[in-house]
Amino acid sequence: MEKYYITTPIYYPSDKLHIGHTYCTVATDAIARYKRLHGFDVMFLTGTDEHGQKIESKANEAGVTPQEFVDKIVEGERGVKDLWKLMNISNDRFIRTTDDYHVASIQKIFKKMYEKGDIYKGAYKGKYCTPCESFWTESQLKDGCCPDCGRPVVDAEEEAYFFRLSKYADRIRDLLVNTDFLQPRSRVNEMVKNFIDPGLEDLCVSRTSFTWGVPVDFDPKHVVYVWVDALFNYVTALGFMNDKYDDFDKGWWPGTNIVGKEIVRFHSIIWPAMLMSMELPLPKNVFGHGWLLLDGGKMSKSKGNVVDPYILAEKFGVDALRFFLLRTFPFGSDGNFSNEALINTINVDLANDLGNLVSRTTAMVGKYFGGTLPAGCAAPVAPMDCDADLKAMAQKLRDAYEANMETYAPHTALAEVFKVIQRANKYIDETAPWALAKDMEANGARLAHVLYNLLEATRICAILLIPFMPESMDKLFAQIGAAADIQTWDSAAQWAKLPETVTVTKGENLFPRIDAEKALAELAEAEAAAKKALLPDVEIEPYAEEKVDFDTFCKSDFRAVKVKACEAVKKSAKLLKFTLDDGTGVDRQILSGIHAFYEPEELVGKTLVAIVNLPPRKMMGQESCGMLLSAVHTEKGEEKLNLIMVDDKIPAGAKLC
RNA sequence: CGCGGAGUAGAGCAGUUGGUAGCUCGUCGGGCUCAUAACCCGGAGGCCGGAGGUUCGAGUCCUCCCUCCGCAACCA
Repeated sequence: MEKYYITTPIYYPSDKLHIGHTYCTVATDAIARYKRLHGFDVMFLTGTDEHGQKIESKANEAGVTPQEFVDKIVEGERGVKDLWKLMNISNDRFIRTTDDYHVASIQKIFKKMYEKGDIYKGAYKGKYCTPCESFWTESQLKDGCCPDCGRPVVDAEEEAYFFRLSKYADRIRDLLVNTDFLQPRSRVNEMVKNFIDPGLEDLCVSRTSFTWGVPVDFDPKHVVYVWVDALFNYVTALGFMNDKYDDFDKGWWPGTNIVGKEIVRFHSIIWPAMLMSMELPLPKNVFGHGWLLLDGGKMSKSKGNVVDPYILAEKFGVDALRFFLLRTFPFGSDGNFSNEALINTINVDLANDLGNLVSRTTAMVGKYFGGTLPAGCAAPVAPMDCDADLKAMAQKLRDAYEANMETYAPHTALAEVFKVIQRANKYIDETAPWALAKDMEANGARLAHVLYNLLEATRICAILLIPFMPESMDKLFAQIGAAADIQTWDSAAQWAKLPETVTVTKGENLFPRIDAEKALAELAEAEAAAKKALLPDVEIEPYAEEKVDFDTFCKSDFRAVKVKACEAVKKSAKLLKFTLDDGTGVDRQILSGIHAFYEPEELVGKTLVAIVNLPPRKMMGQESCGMLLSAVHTEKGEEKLNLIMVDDKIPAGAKLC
């Protein structure tokens, strides 16, 4: 069997993954599943890129070690691995750049390039901001000052290792311009004009400013630049320069790297250059896909418009989400994501066209033939043009689909499939089975043939949809009675594979229609809740800038008071009326707007603190003489309040000072 | 003049090597009733961002301009 190796990028687990990562992984998964269906021996790799300064500082902020930090995001609940499991991703392997074998391999690779002379020790010259302890390049500066803090920078240099990228510039140019290494073709111009034409400079491949990375084993104060560490995952995961696996030697490399457009530069210039240095074969292809945009702009944490794949998958189903992502957006270009588009695609393609086709076909086989078609139904009976048309379209479908899948155009491949599904729906109209059914004696054979054709067209489409919606297609095959041996790639180009006396089962709706208005409202709610979860756990009021003098402070008369009685004020949602013992022998009445936080009965007998020399004030027609003190803060964006309750052994009227 | 992408019916998008402008949704009208109020047919709706140019002929090639987005820091 021919080997086929395909990878996603390894994702950077500095945060939870979002719909964009899901898009990339789902697309790669569909291609991997397509190749398996097609008879290839497939190896599908994904993973996480866990080193680097950003993760180190994020971990510091969270008060955990970098390893603990990434462990939680990768292995933890609703983490990276959970997400891929939910999305039904069929990866054979998952690499983490913190895996021991990978780290050891990177050290060997780095050393080998060093010994060869392609990595050399030099000085990194740049602008240094002393307070921020950060290096910046000339172009990063803002008005000649540090872009972070705005303070002046100084010339500085730092010992660092460099990779002789310049040495490979000509070969890289040739690779990009004269081969189809980088796809889609439109990305080539961008790379050549932006990076190769201005001249490739040697690349700084070590850092000393932080420690969370692969140490350079022969010079341990340096860590390997994360991109060197990250890019070689594609071969270390096969066992290159390690003993964990031996698939590299078994011929799994080279493979295909699917990447996002923002990292095309690293994959089309630095990656092949380093492979050239290591004298390894280059990837067969690097494909740079587009981004999902929101409202025409990119999604980002800072804009707060990140779409959570968990919410969508749980609400609409994993297969529906997978399908939507690949059906709607041309893989090579950017696409506008919206919940409306998602619901629309589900309703139109999956519910109305495909789901309904299966539903009406199986229903008719059940209604007119008790669920089992009669022998002989595969042979033409009273043929019409539309019979041949449907059959021809279905038989040609696999080739058109294949051509598009091979050129990374899943959206077009799916469009081809849906043309046939629409043709089948039209076929029902043209043949009018319900009319045939009125005279079974005369037309029963024709009717059986029509329904058989429908099942066949459906079967062929379903095979080609397996890579996109594996679970749903299993259910579909069960409903139309297609066994495993006629769910194959070969059988997708062959008509009349379904047994004539097939028994169908009208099961659950494969793709229920979605009430768009209701779903959108619920989504908005879920997204609001998710946003809320991101809010800080506890927020406190900012501290007052202004000073208060001691005399002013002393004018406030704070006293311990005991609650003799407490009741809600009629017609008021918030107010509680307190009857208090303030030690004077005369009851004091105070109103306080805290009913949202306390029920009156739980406060009776408590010892509280009140300021008693505020001027009396009327609320809801009742007089309030003073104010009870509370501590307030904000939790998850919600205001919280706690009355100050003090030790009950403090007598009523005791002054606080 | 840093680089790239995009500007095509109300919305979202296709338009390969230049030859009478298409798809989905929406909208209007009709048909059907097997089916998930689904399906099928038809109509309306676009001086293809603007201006020039090449050509017998340009959405498609060339030049200039306008608008939007992205990249130039480790955001798929």
